[in-house]
Amino acid sequence: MAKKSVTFNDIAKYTNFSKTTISRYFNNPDSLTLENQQKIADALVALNYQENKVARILANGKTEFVGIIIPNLYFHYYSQMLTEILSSYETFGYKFLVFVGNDNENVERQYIQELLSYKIEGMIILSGTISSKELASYNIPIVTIEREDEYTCSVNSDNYMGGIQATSLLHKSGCDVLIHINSDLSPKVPAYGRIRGFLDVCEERQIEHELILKDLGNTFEEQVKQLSDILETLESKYAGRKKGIFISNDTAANVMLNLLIKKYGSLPDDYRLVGFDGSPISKSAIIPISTVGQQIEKIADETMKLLVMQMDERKKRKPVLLDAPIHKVVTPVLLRRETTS
Amino acid sequence: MAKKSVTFNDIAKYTNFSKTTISRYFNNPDSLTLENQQKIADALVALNYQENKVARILANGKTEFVGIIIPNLYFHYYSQMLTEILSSYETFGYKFLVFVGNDNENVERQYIQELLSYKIEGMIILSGTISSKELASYNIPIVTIEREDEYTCSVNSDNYMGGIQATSLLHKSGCDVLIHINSDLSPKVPAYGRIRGFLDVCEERQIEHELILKDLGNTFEEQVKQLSDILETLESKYAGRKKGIFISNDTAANVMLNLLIKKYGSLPDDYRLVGFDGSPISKSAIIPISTVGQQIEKIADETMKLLVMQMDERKKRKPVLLDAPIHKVVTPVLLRRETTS
DNA sequence: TTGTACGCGTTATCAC
DNA sequence: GTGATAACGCGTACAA
Repeated sequence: MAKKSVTFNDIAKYTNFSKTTISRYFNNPDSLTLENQQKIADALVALNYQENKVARILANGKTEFVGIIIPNLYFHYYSQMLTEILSSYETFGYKFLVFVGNDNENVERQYIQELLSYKIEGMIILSGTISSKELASYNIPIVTIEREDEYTCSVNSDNYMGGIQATSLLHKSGCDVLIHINSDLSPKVPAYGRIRGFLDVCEERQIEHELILKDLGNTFEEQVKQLSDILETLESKYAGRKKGIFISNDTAANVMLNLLIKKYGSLPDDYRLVGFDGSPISKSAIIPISTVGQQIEKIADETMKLLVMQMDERKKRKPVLLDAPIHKVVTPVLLRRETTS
Repeated sequence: MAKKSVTFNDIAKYTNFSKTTISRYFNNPDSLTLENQQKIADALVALNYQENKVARILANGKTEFVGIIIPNLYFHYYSQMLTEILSSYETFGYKFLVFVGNDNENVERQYIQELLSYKIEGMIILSGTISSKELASYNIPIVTIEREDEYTCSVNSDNYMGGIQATSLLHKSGCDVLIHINSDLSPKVPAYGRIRGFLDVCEERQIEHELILKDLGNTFEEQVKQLSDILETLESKYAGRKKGIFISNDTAANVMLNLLIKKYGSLPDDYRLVGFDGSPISKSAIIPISTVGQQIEKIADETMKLLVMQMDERKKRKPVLLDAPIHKVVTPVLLRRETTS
């Protein structure tokens, strides 16, 4: 606290107005004469006044803070989503307090407490460790993205549609056997829809298929190991067949692609590949990878709209709270590239 | 403002203590008897008390807020840096207000005003649009990372050393002509050191070399176009020679690698390649790319230490401000991989 | 060990 | 169109 800052009081003394008038200059300038507006404006520069929104918060209760808990920024999906959310400042004016959760439930719980203590007006949760039931119990506006969302408002990609698109594309590319590689997801998370989409298409069109549900690990090396093993199995099991592989994310799809190219020098004719997400890696891979592109900008936008709606409602004299959570769905976009042509 | 929240006053009434005692329970619990501590603790749960740090800020002036302005999160370098900075919450307890600048000077200036109005205790600036002179004039603790830093404290990679490492590696790999591709940087930005390092090694060892300073563009497609052109030129200009290419970032290095592989089926023996950054792409490329790895965790750590030091100083009764900015340098780590072997 | 009284910098309410 | 005064919730001398 080096030098104390200039306050409304100082400006009031300097201009011979009252604090009230100074406040009005900021919040309702039209109620002052143009002449007096100018006087105050001059005083502001003369004294080098610096707003203090903290004091304003205490006085009117509106922090314009939104808390974000995101699992990591390592995946392009998350960093891009965070970018889009932060950019909404231009539209809505909310400031963001960001925490990286690293999938630790108790740590994230502590983050939420910290956020609440700063009187955030709402929260955006991308991490999946804390149940939506518990989240809802905090009793503040919340939107979750792409995670279990039974008790919270949410915005998700239409994963089921994405699964259908990817699977259909592989089928249309002339594959006789389709393989879907994914983590062993709970049916409660939206991404499970990708598995359902895959299965529904295969069963409806009576396509031979295999579902490989397995955690590929968190490091590049683990992924290489796991996918090598899987590839080896597929090679012997489906020798001579045209194999269509639908992998649940582009990073893993790229690893698989590189394994194939290292082995055969190029993508063999009896392999077709589709990823998921639409990350930059899918485009910059040695052969551009077909993928299901998530509309991150749109998801972020819907998220903010849904959150702002709830936050606005709370500011009314008689807030009408939602009787049931709203779930929005954003359709992904199939990106056909060279691994399916 | 649905239901007003529980305050020290409510707890005081409930427990028959004064507000002061409740305050002390939080800030200096040892000054209460264990018995009374328990009484208050019980009241806290009974009333479901929720801290209000905003009020505390107004009373004691310490926000524990740090502002961050980062150009984007598209580059892995930035998102990783942000992750590491945010993670320092565990160590230092500072909360972060994050803005994405998108290289727009006036927008970033507006962000800074907003940050100041929330009484942030310090700022971390990764974007380079606003001069360090102007930043310094805000008169609050600042650390800049990897940008022009004449008037601000900063933490940077040892770019010069990185340039030397990359260039030497190419030379040791038996290349007769070395090429460095970079943007047309100002000598004031730390990254210019890479160019100096390249030139110094080449000149000292009398290696034939060429410097290509050119903006590669912001999209993948532009990069492909620019690098194709460059490659074509190099092909004819240095036909038959062993070319060592040092590219200023891994993303571009990966594009160049893919161009070469598409043309020749593999990395030709008369090409060697080194990138910069140590991004995931350098590892997951079709052929793992040698690169100069930036120690992002260490840079983030040094940044926070440097910032906390300044912020702590300001809290003293008689703060001694720095007479000159402190610049810290973190040595990068050469990662030898397959594009130089 | 505990309490009283006031300050932090705004906004809200009610007067004029 | 403008002003006086009381909140807002907590910290902190100073006093007891």
